[in-house]
Amino acid sequence: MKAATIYSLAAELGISGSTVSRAFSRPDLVKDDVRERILATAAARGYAPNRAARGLATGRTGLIGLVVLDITNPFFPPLVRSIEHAAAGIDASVLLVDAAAVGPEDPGLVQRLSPQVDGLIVASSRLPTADLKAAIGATPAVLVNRTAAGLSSVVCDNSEALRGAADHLVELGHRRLVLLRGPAASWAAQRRTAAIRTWAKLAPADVQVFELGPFEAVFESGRDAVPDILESGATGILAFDDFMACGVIAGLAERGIAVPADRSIVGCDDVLLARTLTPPLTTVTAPFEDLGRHAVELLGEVIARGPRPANVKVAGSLTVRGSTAPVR
Amino acid sequence: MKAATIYSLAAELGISGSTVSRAFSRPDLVKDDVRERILATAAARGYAPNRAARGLATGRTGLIGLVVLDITNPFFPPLVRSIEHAAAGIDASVLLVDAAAVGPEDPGLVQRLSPQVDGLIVASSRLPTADLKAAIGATPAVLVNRTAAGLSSVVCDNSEALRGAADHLVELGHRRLVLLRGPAASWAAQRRTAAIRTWAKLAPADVQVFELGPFEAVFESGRDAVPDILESGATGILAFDDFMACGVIAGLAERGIAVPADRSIVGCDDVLLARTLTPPLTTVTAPFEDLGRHAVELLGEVIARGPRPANVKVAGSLTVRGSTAPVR
DNA sequence: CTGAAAGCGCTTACAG
DNA sequence: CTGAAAGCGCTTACAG
Repeated sequence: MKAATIYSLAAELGISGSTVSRAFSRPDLVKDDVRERILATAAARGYAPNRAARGLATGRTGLIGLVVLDITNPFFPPLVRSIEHAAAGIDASVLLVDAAAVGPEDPGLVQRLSPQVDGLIVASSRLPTADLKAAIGATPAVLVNRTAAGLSSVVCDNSEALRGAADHLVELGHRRLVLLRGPAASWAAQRRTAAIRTWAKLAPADVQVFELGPFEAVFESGRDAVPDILESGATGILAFDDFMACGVIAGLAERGIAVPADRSIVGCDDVLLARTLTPPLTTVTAPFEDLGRHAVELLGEVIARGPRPANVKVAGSLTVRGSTAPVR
Repeated sequence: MKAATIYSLAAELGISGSTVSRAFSRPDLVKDDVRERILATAAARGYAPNRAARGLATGRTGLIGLVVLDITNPFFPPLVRSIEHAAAGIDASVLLVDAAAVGPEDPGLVQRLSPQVDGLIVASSRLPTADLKAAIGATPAVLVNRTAAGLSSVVCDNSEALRGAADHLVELGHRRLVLLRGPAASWAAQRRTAAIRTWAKLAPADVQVFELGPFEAVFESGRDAVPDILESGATGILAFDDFMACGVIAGLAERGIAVPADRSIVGCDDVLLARTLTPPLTTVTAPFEDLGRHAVELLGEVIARGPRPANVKVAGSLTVRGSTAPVR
């Protein structure tokens, strides 16, 4: 049995294909009882409008391309979920592209994706701005977790929470802090470093802040940094993200140094890992739900009204758990 | 400037649209020098075939629908990556659906997805078989991590590795083992339980195996199971997955009980978590790459040749790390 | 190897 | 509120 079309339904109901089409695309334009009959027999025949045909006629695909830096980094799955959730709200589906799977810095990726989608959400790209903009071209797009002049973006501003984290360590009696910096090409890493530097300038005179890095945002970076951390004499550690914090805890444990008894550490992002760690990690919680929701909203505006770059900022918040304690 | 089409290119080159079309869809049918001229000006004009139009003409979307149980469960991201990688190899893109985001057991989800894609990969579904088959209907599909009569599937057989894990514990001197069972509706959980039961029947006479559960496959299940684990007197613990193992370690730590000094534990799947844990987890490593590759391969066959249910099985392997040690 | 033409299944101005 | 018709941009039998 062939699949139903607007015409097979129209013939069955003795009406025109136009009307059947309208019952789905502009239901308000169809008389109530007609619309109901159409919908009823459509349901009976298992009919749904053919997406390709609709796409060809309207120039819309109903697809949002979502490019994430590395899907295996636990930061992204909650973001993917919230974007998908928001996309469903505007009747769009998500075409996921894991950039790391194709080569982390491949601009061709975005170019291949563009013609298939109505718009693009690009999360945590580390491409140089010029390359990124060239790759996106005229496709409606919004950036997540990074900005670029002329493009809409939604970012998580952790500056205040991060300064709160530093204050928290100082209140616990820590006087020597060390910051483990994230990847040089990461927008978030730059911001986080800047936030801590700003804080350091206004910190109590007896507080010292060291810096280590930049590091790749992986577990191993944290573990490998442990000798330098120990040498710095710092007792309070601010890691670029939860992953690195986790590595530091592991590296300290290997040397018989306990967290939070001997060292305090705070992460950033609050990925699943942070809660399942022993001890659970004090960290800066990212509002994944808001990030995703705003990204889709913004993208909807860019698609509908063209590129009027908007920049929305949501804020992370400090979540104190078990990896920080009074210095002893 | 309007986007280029086969006709705009054809006009520019003084040839027919058919030939331009063939240069992309059936390049072997076009004379070499003509094809090269077409491809060259296409590149110059930034032309790529319109997917919707192609889809309408061919009945193919070039899209694979991938339904995962819960994208925030670290089991899935590596699977998503490998599927995406394999899909790229057959020039398909991946439409990701996070089932948990819409309601874990929503059969309507698959139905809405079906018309948009050429085929479906459904990972770790917990729908009753009848519902699952009804939801999939006539859409080409392959199941991952579960089987169902009449449907193609690729599963990871951990039976042997799990028995190896039990042997490993026994060799370390453990005589009382406890199995933390996974969710009742999970195919994988049923298989893992069966594997251990089989092993238990042939185990040395002085070895005892207890069972706890079924549990949800989350961190909290593991932690909450700790009192019962302690009461069982078991020193060797086999957790349904890494997540639960991680919870057990946390729960034991809260009570001052150390792993692996006081208890040995083995997980299953070898998600990222397993490696970043302190101590790193002894676990059964899942071959994510193979799972994804076979899933896409099988799906390609179902799409091309119709449903001839095939069942491929890949095997997990025991990876011994720091969470198991001689009983003391 | 190439071209003219029909057809894929919708949407949407236009006319009524 | 409804219908007839054109058009979206491809693919592909068919004819040459």
